[in-house]
Amino acid sequence: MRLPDDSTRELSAGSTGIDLAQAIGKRLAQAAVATVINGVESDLGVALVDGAKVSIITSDSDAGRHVLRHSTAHVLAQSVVQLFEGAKFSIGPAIEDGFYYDFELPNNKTFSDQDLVAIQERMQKIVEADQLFVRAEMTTKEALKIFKDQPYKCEIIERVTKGNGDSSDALEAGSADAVSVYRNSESFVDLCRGPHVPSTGRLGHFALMKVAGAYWRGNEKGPMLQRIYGTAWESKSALAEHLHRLEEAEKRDHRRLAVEMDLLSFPQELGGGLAVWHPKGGIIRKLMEDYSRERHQNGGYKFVFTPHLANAHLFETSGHLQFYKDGMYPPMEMDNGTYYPKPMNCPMHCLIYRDRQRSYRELPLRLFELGTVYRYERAGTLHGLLRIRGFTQDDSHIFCTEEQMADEIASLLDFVLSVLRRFGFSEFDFKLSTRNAEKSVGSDEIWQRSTDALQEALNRHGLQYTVAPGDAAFYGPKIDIDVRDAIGRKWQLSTIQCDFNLPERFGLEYIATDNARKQPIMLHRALFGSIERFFGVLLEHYGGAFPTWLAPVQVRVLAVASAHDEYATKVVEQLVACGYRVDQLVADEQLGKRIRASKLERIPYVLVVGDDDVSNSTVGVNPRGGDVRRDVPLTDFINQLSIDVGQAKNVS
RNA sequence: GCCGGGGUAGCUCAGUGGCAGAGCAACCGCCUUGUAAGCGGUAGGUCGUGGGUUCAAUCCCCACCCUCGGCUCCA
Repeated sequence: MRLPDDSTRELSAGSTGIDLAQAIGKRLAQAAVATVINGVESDLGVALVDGAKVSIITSDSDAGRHVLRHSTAHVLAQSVVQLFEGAKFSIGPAIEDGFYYDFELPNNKTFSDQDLVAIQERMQKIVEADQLFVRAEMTTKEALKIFKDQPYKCEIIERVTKGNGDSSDALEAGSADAVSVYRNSESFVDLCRGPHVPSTGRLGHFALMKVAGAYWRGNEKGPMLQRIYGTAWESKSALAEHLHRLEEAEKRDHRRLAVEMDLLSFPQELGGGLAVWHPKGGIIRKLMEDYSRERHQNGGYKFVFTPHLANAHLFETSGHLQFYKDGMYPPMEMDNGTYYPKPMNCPMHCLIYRDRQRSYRELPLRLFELGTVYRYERAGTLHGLLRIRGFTQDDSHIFCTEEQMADEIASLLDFVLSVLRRFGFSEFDFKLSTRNAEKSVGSDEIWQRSTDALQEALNRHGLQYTVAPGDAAFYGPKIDIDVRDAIGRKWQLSTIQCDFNLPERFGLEYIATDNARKQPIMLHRALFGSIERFFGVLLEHYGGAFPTWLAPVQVRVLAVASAHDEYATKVVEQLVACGYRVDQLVADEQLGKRIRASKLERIPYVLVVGDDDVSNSTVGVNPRGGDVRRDVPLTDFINQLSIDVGQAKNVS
């Protein structure tokens, strides 16, 4: 056998992966869950071929956890089939952090939370029973016989063997040549490609998380199945850590923090997906907008403003009524026509462009607007600030010549990254979405040229990116930028899109150097995406502890006792005069209690002033996440504050 | 839109077919505090909205609104 480090090892004929692992070491054998033989993932019990390149998959690797999770999904299915007479099981893959399995219960029954408890207990029993995972390969006919009571399995088998299988089917069944199944007991067998752990005793560090409805094969028109989600790990501690991470993530849920910190709310009277901003959230939003405006001012953008409503004709011209009517708020019938709330700003920016003849000398023309739009997101999809019906885009449309496109995109990338960094993001993922031939307009050449321009811009910056074939908008290719937040989650924020559809539809032109009329390219781009969404992501990123430059209250001054309140007020006044957001809690309660309250508000600096400070013009500085310093001259503190705010660094 | 949970005081939540509850917050006193919860008191509710069943509904039923977890969707 050849091992991953290119060393070789002799084993007797017929040896398996587990034999190899044992030969290498006891601990490896304990951690082994599967093998890779000549690049193919296989069960540990599979006999190795002479001269094969073999590696062992251990349970603490991504591939190993994937095997654990997939195997645990089988245990879940067996448990459900045992507990619910007549249950049909469909698919049960491993997913990030866990697995799920989809079921159909007789008489449209559904699982309750109590059911989950019972199912989980039964699963533990199956684990204790240490059932073997026994692989068998068979013909379609045999498989159809085994699963004759399982219509979803039969559907998968038929699709795979007819060569119509997709990637999720392949995971379940294998290939057209041979259908594989794994048997755990007399009564339970599941269709599966594998590999699996040798026996259920290797599992056990799992938890069922939730039950949800899910469409069979993701088809909205198809039957709805009952999906059970679970998480599974290689050890008790890994499971505990995962559950702890979930708790931590929940603590920074922006919807919860928005309430706790009195930033904004979603009054029921307003209707779903519509928010009102409270003073504290409003300050932060204003700072974000001020910063955005300043950067656009310096970046050669022209500021424009457009109304929230438009005559239906506009959206007929733009094509939105044709393609996205369902996503628009319903029309208002007026005496002089039909009006819609705008779902996008671009058509209006096109009108500004078209208002008069344009020369190549004006291009690139960069129009910028913090434009509020309304989209009728389906009721079930709303999610706090992250999916909302009324929101404001930091929207810009850049009209340029084809020749300018590549440079413009390259400088846009710089602009985007520099703005995102200012808000504390440092890790980015780039995605290039290319044409979907069935759902797109425009010539091959223009698609090619604009895709090249995007690609060139990414390459020029030396950025790694993934290509998402067919993910482009119908009107042109795009680059989407995901950021990673403080706890490693990915959020899609910024987007840069090429558009040659709207210029066509609106008949946009410019007079070129040769006096010919030409059509400009339009670039759509948003850095925040939507202010609301970006704010929500920021809130989760910082866990509410906004950097000082964004914090609603930057400094709070506390007097040790009432006698010092007057001095505290003077300190407040001095800081306010320097332009900082400062307040004071008078000494009518215990100092400790006031400090605690201020800490819970995540105020960057709490200043405590007492006798010594009154006499020496000093303050005690209690910074968020840092150590208390006594007797700091007020002037020194102001210096420190100005550095902190100027550098936008987070004091946490 | 679909499947399943939920909506009770400002917040977090308990509870019952028969007078509506706690903690925190708020307000009022006392305490005058040196770095994360001092003590006492007061007030606060159409139990999401509308209909139905019942002698009686916050509780049971129906519809709608809002919300949460998913699915689908996301110009």
